[in-house]
Amino acid sequence: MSSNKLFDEFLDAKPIFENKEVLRPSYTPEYLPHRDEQVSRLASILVAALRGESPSNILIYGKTGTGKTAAAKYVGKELEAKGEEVERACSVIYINCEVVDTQYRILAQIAQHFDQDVPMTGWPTDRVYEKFVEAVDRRHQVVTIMLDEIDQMIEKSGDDILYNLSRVNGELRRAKVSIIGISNDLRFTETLDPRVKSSLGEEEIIFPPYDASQLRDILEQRAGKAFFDNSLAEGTIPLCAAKAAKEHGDARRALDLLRVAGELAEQGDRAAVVDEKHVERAQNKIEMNCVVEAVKKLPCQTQAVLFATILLDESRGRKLTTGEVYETYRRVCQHIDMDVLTQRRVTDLISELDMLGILNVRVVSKGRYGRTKEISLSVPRDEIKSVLLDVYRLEPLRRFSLPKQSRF
DNA sequence: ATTCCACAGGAAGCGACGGCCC
DNA sequence: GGGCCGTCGCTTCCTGTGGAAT
Repeated sequence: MSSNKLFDEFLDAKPIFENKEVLRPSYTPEYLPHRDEQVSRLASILVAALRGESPSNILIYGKTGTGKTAAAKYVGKELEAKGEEVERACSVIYINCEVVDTQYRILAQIAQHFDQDVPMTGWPTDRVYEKFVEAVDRRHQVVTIMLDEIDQMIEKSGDDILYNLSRVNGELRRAKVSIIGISNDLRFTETLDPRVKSSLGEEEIIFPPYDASQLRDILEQRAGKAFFDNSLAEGTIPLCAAKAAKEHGDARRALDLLRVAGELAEQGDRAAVVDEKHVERAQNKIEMNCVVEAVKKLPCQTQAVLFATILLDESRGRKLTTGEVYETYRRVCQHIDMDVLTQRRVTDLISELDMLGILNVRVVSKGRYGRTKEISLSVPRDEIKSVLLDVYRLEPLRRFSLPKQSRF
């Protein structure tokens, strides 16, 4: 094929996406459908900042994809803008605690926001704290600190940072600080110091999951900007919404589905419209990605068990038993020079794979022939096999095959 | 009705490891 | 820094069991 033809083919295809970024989780829309209540609640609390008072601290709860971060960022942006308008300095600092996950780094981040020079590492924490206080207190202002994924950080580094932040107002002469904590986990305050808990949770806002029709509205709103006119089939958005509603009303999932469906249509099929078939395929693709990630992260022994199951599945073509899997697992381990665990342990590993949805396991009785687990794969065999073969420890298994006598 | 297979899965305990407290 | 505790991954030992075969 000549090279000019090669490109022509793709160039001619009518693009579907006008602006794909709109469908990404990082995008903050200027209106959040079905979040008016939460947004105005936030605004009613934060308005204190515009009067130069410090707003109550807020805790925001909700599962992934319920619009917590988007709502908080949106209100934060509006607050800063309004502050400028009425000449009250309001700063909003957004920190994702999954990335910035220690007391030191959070304080350093805030200090840097106010142009203080703090190295990313090296200083004692109390010196960073002083810099932070100095930076914030340099002028009359209300500083709102948003700590996203706060539950993750508490798990890793404790609640000292929250304690320090919540009492910093006592040291400030000009400025005032308020905190917004955003959490996926409804019960994370249980582990907090009671003092921190009461000061942080002065106000609590809950973001419930979206239902299918709300998800539809969200998708409609974004799709208008993301896609060119008439590039979505009628059933596409409702299907994405319905699928995501089943998964705890996760808007991020709904947007992912729509985006991936669009990509499949545009690149794979070079179709003019995104239809329901693309959504189905998008769902498979997304799920497949999750499974691949899960398999890669499995402990080595569990991967070996899974590999043994795959090999047997290839050669038997029927449901397997614990004994068969264990025997094969032993051979696999010997081939890659790995410790062989006991059968007792391996049955537990098999059960774990079942719980992860990678295997299908049922306990059945074969009468005279004993009681065993009936094991089958619930993921695509060949894809997962090649994923496993890319794992360093399992690499030598590329040249491994079952001994003949066990083929029967 | 009894036997007996091929395991399931509970109990206890062991060693390694990390966090914490004095 | 050393003693203590909880947790994790694992082994050892064990009792229990559904139902085809007898």
